[in-house]
Amino acid sequence: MIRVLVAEDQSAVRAGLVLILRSAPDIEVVGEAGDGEQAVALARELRPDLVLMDVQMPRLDGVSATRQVVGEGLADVLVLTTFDLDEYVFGALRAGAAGFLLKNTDAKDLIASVRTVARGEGIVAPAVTRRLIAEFAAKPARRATADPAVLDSLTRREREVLSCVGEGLSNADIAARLDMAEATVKTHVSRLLGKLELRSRVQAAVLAQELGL
Amino acid sequence: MIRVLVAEDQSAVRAGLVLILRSAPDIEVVGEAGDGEQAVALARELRPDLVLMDVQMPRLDGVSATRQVVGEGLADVLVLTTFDLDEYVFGALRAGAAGFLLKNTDAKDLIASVRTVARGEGIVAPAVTRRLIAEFAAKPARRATADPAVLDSLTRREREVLSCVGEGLSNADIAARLDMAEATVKTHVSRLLGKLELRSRVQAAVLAQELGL
DNA sequence: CCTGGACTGCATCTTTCGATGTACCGCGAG
DNA sequence: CTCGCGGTACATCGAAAGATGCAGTCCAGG
Repeated sequence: MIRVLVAEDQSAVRAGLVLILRSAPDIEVVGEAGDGEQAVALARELRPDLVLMDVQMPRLDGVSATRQVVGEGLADVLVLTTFDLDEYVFGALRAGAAGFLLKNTDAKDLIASVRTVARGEGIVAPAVTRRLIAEFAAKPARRATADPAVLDSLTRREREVLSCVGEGLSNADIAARLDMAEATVKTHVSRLLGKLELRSRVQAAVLAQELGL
Repeated sequence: MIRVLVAEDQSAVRAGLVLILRSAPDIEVVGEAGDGEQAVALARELRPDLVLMDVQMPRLDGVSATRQVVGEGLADVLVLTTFDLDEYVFGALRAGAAGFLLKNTDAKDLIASVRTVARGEGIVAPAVTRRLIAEFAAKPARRATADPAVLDSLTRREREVLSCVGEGLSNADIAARLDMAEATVKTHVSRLLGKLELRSRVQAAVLAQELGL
């Protein structure tokens, strides 16, 4: 039995969703929320397998609520919205949603999608999949030079310093943040440059960028 | 009528796919290819609406063939494979595929997917959608600071220098590459730092990275 | 115990960077 | 014409970054 929490502010729409979900024998609607905060609270309390989350909601929007629910590991989230704005789609997916559907999805597909997400898989409405792919392809591929393995040769302190360098901080800035003498920062920079076979902090910064700091 | 080209090296599998597609009244299989090169050639000749492309193929692999077909704007490509390796998935999507399915997809879903892609939408097998979302979310969102518009305030020479800085080059390196005195490079660096409100070449390098050089 | 290695820390010295002042060229407005 | 302006170019000088040598700490093995 898949335990679902429905979060949607418009009660009529919410009732429709619940009706659809109840028609599936293997799905149980364990709770309903009328805003984002309530959704997060109920997710904490009820521990559903999945939250069906609307994007536009009062008090706490669906994207933020998704971030919290997923961040706390409470449940998978399937986001639902009327408008397939890039802002919603990408925001929801970055927030950790396992799926993204439009409200014009028919009952059969909605139920199938809930089952898919409950299986630990993902589902994205075809209408937005193209844009997701395009957005994905637009991002530069992780280069061979950006192999996270090279970080293994660095010590904890060196990694911390590298991270700061990646933010564009000066040695003095780093010294202040990590509470050490500027001279010490220079030592670490010098060492990590050597280990990574780089010739300046600029290259280190670029590398840090590619590695996502 | 959706005109489809099937590219798959194993003839038994290909026959199966063709059989499935022919069972749909609105789908017409206009050609079959046994390797990647043939797939590209037939796509040029037949101009199908969609190419159903296997990844593993002799002579030219499916990903490369996809890149060519999409690059020339010949048709949409729906990639099909047995193994959902990240390398295949991400490679195919970067190559411009409109969809990615696994071979365990049943006949009904395959036909539905073909129709979806033919409508100009996208489709990704649920089993890989999660990883696609995760990979997507892992990439840093385009920051507000990485607004290409800021480049407008720079002169041609300054942009060239910025690009070099982004590669991690020293002033001396840049002077050599752009054939000017090191002192001049410093001038340009100094100016662009001012215009972009940055405090060091390191930040400039990071910015250049975000802008894709 | 003590010894060697890995990590962290600081001080000194050279190189590089960046700010600043100045100069030349091309071009359009007055 | 000539004046002003934007782009490009170079030299000088104080401030940073980077290389190098060395000391203290912690820990694993002998």
